[in-house]
Amino acid sequence: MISTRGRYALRLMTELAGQEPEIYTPLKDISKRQQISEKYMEIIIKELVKNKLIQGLRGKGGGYRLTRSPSDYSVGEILEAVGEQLAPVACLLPEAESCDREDACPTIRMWKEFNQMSHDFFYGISLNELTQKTVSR
Amino acid sequence: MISTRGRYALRLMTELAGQEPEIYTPLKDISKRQQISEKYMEIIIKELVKNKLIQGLRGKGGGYRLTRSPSDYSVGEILEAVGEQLAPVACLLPEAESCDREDACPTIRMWKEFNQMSHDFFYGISLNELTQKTVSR
DNA sequence: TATAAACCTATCAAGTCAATAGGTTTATAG
DNA sequence: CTATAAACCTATTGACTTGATAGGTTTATA
Repeated sequence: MISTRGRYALRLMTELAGQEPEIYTPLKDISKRQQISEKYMEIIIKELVKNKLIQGLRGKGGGYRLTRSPSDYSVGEILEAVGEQLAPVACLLPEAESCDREDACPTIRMWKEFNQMSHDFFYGISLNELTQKTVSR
Repeated sequence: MISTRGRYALRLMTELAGQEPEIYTPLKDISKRQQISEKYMEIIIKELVKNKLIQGLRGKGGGYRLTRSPSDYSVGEILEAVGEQLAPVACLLPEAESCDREDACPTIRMWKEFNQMSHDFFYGISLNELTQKTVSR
């Protein structure tokens, strides 16, 4: 299940997507509007900066802004940037070591298929789409 | 992510699906063949009995057996029987209290759609199908 | 130059996960 | 009849994760 980490990340990104592209929005403003602990948000936003999804500007008048257009982000990459796992089972994670029971495993096909489906789903939705009221999908 | 609880449940069920329908298979045999701690398996199997997916017979010569034909079980119900959550977010769980932010929530549509898709996927695969080598799906 | 912001490190309580331990009850095999 | 083998029951544990808090340092600008 997607935890608050991923959910807050999406709220944060939609928040930034609603701002003027060039201006920097302080975390304080975002956390106040979204009613999420500023300190906790900090941990999440750090991951987004590290993965270059957003950009931080220090000092007075600073804040955060997107590095690209909202339509160029997928929900999948945002979730994965903050450490959410889209894979349904541990053995399908990128860092998983190969399983010696894979040949005999009756479920691996199913998990792989689901994994593909989930990936396609979340990488097929843009941040832009999320912010629109009526969704055609 | 599906934890060992759900994965072991599937292994256990496929194991039982491979046995003669009427005979009872002791947990000891299953855990030995599957190389899973007997005591831990006990916790999982208890859930399956409680939810009537399998039937236990006490005493010498006892064990466990399926209550229906392997084709009448879906992967989804097996996973949910042992407590795995198929919903992608907490607010979509059956026991979740209604969210007052739902109207303003930009992500709820997406989660609901994914939830439906996952449900259809896992409830659309039978235990029977899992045990077959070549899957046409 | 005071201030406001990002950025950094550490800690915490509660909960979950995977497993272990040591029993009691029940039915049957011999 | 009785020893045995099995399900069934309750409690505990260590490691890890989650969501959050606390108290700083650094940096840029109003």
